[in-house]
This record gives sequence, structure tokens and C-alpha cells, in this order.
Amino acid sequence: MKIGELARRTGVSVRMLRYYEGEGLLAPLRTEAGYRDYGPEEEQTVRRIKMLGAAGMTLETIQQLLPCVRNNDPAFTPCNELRRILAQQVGLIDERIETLSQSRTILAGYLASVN
Amino acid sequence: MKIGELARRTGVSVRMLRYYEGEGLLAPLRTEAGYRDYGPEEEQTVRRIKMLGAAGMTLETIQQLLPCVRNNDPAFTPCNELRRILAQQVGLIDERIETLSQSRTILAGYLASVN
DNA sequence: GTAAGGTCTGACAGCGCTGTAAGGGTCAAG
DNA sequence: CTTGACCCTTACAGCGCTGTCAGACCTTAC
Repeated sequence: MKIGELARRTGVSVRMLRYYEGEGLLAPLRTEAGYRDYGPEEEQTVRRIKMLGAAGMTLETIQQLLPCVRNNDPAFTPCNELRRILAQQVGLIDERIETLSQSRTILAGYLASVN
Repeated sequence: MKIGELARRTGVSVRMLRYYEGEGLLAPLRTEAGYRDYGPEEEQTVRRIKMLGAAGMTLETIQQLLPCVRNNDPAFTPCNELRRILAQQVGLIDERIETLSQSRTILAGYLASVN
């Protein structure tokens, strides 16, 4: 299928589909005219990218993870790096939450001092 | 005092001090030669900007808040907008934490599925 | 053939800072 | 007067996407 249809079916913009490709996450065939030609395989990949992106991952991180996700749905091929990366990501998120919580505390303090 | 000294005393880079000025948060006098000349008043302001920034606020938001913070230390002049802005900021932070928490849940799920 | 609609590449813009570098004055001490 | 430390302005770069526009080609259908 062409890029427009894939965009419609996955809810990912045409712009981003091209961007994924530029970042090496996708490599669709090309028609003689140079049009990108995506297969069902690629559609799956896009859905997975979207899924992992929803978990707050960078495309770069997703790219590292992608080879492990080629097959099943939310299940992964047990790549060596997989667990490490996932755990690391959770750690990153925890750090950000921690930072935000501190900010929240500070602001709440200000707010209380105004009452 | 000149910008270098202020930077040293507040721990804010020269670059950022000039940036604050560009954003309208600071307006130091100028010597004949065009050098920025900061007074103790300005130093206080910088410390407050730093303080609010540590709470995760945007310079734009800080600018709105600044008039209310001109006087006391962690206490504020009760501007009309003050409470509203503070509460709004806390709300923003809560949203971000919520988003991150969801991401965390998703990732933790993946991680669990690998075990 | 023509027009509409899809696609291509390349590039600029914006978010909110922050560093750095270039090119050129200023000031104080020796 | 010279040197070194500081200061000035302007502007480019990077983070990680995402939209949008320009100029040009392809395709489908009437």
C-alpha cells in the first residue's frame, strides 16, 4: 500500500512515516516511480513503533528494541538487550517523575504560603 | 556589579543572565561603555527566577509571577493572578506525572512479559 | 488531454532553553 | 602602551519530534 493509506490505517502522519524511515526504523520497497510501497509486515512495525512511542520512548530507543519485537504482539523475542533497555527506560521515567514530584512539592509550598 | 560577578554569585551562567534580559525578566542599567550594571535588587530577582525555575516553570510563566515576588523571600505579594497561576502549574505537573505513570505502567508490563 | 489528488525530496519553523564561537570594544594592572 | 581578563552583540547548534510549504512528478478517471 502507499504511504497515504498506511497513514490512514495506523493513525500516524505521512510526515512521521517518512521520518521513521529516515531514522532507519522502516525500509519500504519502492515502485518504479519511486513511491513507497508498504506491506502488511510494515504496517505491523508501525503499530509497534506507535505502541512503544506511547510508552514515552525515543525513536532511537525504539530502534534498538525493534528487532526484538518483530514477531508477537505485546510479547517480545528475548533479545539480550531487551530487558536491560526496558529496565533502563523504567528507571528514566522514575527519575523524571521524581523530579516533577519535587517541583510539585515546591510549588505546593508556595501555594500554601499564599493562603 | 557586572555580569560576570552576578553569574558567579548566583550560579546562573552569563549566557542565561543575558537571556533573562532578552525575555524581559531583567533590565539592568548600563554603564557608558554599554556594560550591564546590576544592583542587589537584581541579584535578588535572579535568585527568585532560579527558585521558580527549579519548580519547573517556564520563563514566560515566571515573568507573569515575578511582579508578585518582588518583595519578600519565599512569600508573595498577593497578586490576583498569583494563586491561579500557581494552581495551574501544579495542575500541569500533575498531568505530566500522570502521563509518565501511564508510560511506566506500559513498560513495566512489557518487562513483566519478558520474565 | 486535462484536472484532481497523491507522492516525491528538501528545507524551514517551533518548542524552551543552553552552550559556544566569532569579531570587536573596554578596563585595569604592570 | 601592552597584555589579559571581561564585556558586547549576533548567530548557529542541539535536543526529539511534528507541521507545513515549495516545486515537481505520478496516477487515476472523466
